[in-house]
Order: sequence, then C-alpha cells, then structure tokens
Amino acid sequence: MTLRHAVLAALLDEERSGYQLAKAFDLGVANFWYAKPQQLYAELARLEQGGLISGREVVQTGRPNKRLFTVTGAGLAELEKFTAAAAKPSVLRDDLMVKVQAAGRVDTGTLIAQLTERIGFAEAKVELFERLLRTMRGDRTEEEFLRDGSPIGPYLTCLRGLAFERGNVEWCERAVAVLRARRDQDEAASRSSLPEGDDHR
Amino acid sequence: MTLRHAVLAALLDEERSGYQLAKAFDLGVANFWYAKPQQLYAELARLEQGGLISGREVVQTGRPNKRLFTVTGAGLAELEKFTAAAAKPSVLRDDLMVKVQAAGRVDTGTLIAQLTERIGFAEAKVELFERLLRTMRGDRTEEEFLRDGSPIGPYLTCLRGLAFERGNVEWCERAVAVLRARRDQDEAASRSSLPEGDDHR
DNA sequence: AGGCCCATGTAATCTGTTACATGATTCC
DNA sequence: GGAATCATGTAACAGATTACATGGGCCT
Repeated sequence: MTLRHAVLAALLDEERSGYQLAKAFDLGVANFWYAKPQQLYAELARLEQGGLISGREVVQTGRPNKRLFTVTGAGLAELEKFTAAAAKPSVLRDDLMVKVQAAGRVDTGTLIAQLTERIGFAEAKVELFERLLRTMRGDRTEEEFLRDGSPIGPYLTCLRGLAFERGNVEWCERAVAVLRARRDQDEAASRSSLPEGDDHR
Repeated sequence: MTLRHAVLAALLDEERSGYQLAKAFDLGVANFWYAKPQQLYAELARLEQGGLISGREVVQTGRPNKRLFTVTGAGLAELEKFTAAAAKPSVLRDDLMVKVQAAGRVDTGTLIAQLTERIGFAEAKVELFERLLRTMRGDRTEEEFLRDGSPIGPYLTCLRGLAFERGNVEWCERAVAVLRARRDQDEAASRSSLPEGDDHR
C-alpha cells in the first residue's frame, strides 16, 4: 500500500486534481511512481475519507469542474511515519528483460526491433526529464539548485529517472549491437558450411 | 500475465525446480524479474497443466524429492508469441523514490539513513552481478563472450542489472551528499539568526 | 464529422502479497 | 539445541489492470 504515500508525496508541493495526478503518474512522465487514473481516483477518495488530504471544488467555465487536493497535517504525519519505516527493495519487472533473457531461443530480428523501439521511448523520456529539470532550476545551475533550490525532492527523483533512462538507452544499444553481430556471424557460418536451415541458437 | 513468460525464459537454458526458480526470482539475485516462491509454485502448476512445461520427479536421498521442469515446444511457441507482442514500458515502483520525493517536508536524518542503507544493498548486488558475469564467461573476456558465448540472454540481462545497481549507488550517494549539505546550511543559518525552531523547508 | 483533451468515476477480473503449514537434514 | 537449507504447497486478502461509462469543448 504505497500508492497512498506516493500520492501524498505528489501533493506536497502543490495542490492537484485527480486528472493532473493521473498525468503525472502515467508512463511518459512518471519520474518516481506509476499508476493508472482509476487507481488514483480511488486512492484520492480513500485518502480524503481518512482525512489525510482535503479537496476543494474549483468551478471552471468551458470545461468540467475539478477538485484540487492538499495534504493535511494527518497526511504529513502519515508520510513521516512511512519515511521512517524500512523500505522494501525495489522490484524489477520489465517485459523487455524477459524477452532478452530468452535471446538465442526466440527470433533475433523481433528482439532487435523491440530493443530499437525501447531506445526511442527511453530517449524521449531522457529529453522530457532534461526539460523538466531545466524548468525546475530556472536560471540557476544544477549545483546552485541542489545547494538551496526548492522543492528539492522532485528534482532528485527526476535526476534518478534521467539516469535510469540513459542507462536504458545505453544497454539497449549495446544489446542490439551484440545481437546483430551474432546474427551476422551465424548467417555467414551457415552459408559457408551447411546451406540447409541451421538455426542459430 | 508476464510471470508466465518470465518462468518460461528462466527454464530455457536448463531445467530447474520450483525451489531453484524461487531463489533465482528472489531479491538479491533477480536480474530480470522478481516473484515470491508461492507465486512460482502456482505458476508452475498452471504452466504444466497447460502443457507449456513438463516436469519430471527427481528422487533424492537425504533431502526432499524435487520436480525439474523443462519448456515444451508449445512453451517455446508461447514465448515466441510473447516476444513479438508489444512490450509495455517498465513500471517504476520504489518506496525510496517516494520518500525522496517528500524531501524537505519529512525528517532529513531518516531519509539519509534510508539512502545509506540502500547504498549497502545496491553495492552487494553490484558485487553479486559481477561475480555472476565472471562465472558465466569463465576464462573469456567480456567481448569474447558477447561475440559467441552462450547462453547470451542471461548475460545481457545481468549486465542491465549491474548497470541499474551502479546507478542506484551513484544516485543515492549524490542524494545523501546534497541532503547533508542542505541540512548543515540550514542549521548554520538558524543558529546565526533565529535560535528559535525555524524548520528547514 | 471525427478525434483528442479535460474530468471523474464504477465494476469485474486478474495479479501479487501475507500468513499459514509441513518435515527431514545439515551446519554452528 | 537452534537456525538455515531444501522442498512444496494452500487460503485469505490486498493491490492493480481492464473494460465500461459519461459529457462538454476545441481543433481540423
């Protein structure tokens, strides 16, 4: 049950609507947690009922009204308690890893295509995070911001997201290079010896 | 439903028991997926019933008998299908990120303690992965292994795990340094001006 | 006219976690 | 004598995903 705390943390520096949170927690942005809109609306309802956040209706013209939520004192206390509790190590769960684990037994072309697609996604996120960081620090340098900028939390988590996506790009590129080289080698080998379909494994 | 495919991928290069899989998928090793033992035993049962894997009883003396599983033709076909399907981008979910997101509003000392603990875990995993890689490649250099070593899948996923954990160490160290510097600054500031409890935010 | 953005949810299903259960062997 | 390792599960509950639902405004 950590979505709870992720929501509280996201509401700390400014009040937000469910929709805004949904944007922030969706893939493409998610720099510190991921969740679907439905999950968020449900969690917001529970949090409000428990008095950890409070919402206020904002009437809008030209578009549906929305509810903006703020963390209450009780909410902050809950976050404090959560922070003090032992963190469970993060769990890795990525489809692409499973596919690569099977490399050599499944079609190499398909794998290369998937890795290439991922490179695109990851690069887009790298750019997004870089833009986000620039926006947060404004005209200051990174060092200056880290020394006394605010809010510092989102900046730090964004830095982690950036490094993570850069790691993705590097690894995917490496994997593509390795798989291509091995495929070319296998093809050359089967051409020279046995022209019959000698599957590369 | 990707645990299914993760299990298939893990059984590809050699037959394993539920217990062995549980070890491999547990934190501390998990280089490409994470799951609890109970989940694995349940999934193995389902996979066997579906004919995607087949198990054989191995009678042991001095310890309980075990069942070793292998991927069937149908299982490999399923993996192939999975590989060709679009991968959903990986979801980030890490308690520690949530805590850091709240930096500045929750106790800094607690945060630093948590980050320091994580550094320890991550360093242990770095060493573990390095050992695993060395074992896999034997007396070959990394380049040699990547050119024609086998199995290549586990080696590549392990490389990703290694890079990920190194990224964790670097980021945690950075975050600790930043938070320490800011805390010291705040303390100095409140000592010189207002000795009254002027919370750093 | 069709599709996307804003804005919020409900219901059913699937996945994952926690707690419980058993029992022999080996190591300290 | 107690803890850890090997080995396999069941049952109850919590958490997450998928499908469905609504409705006005804006852009092309």
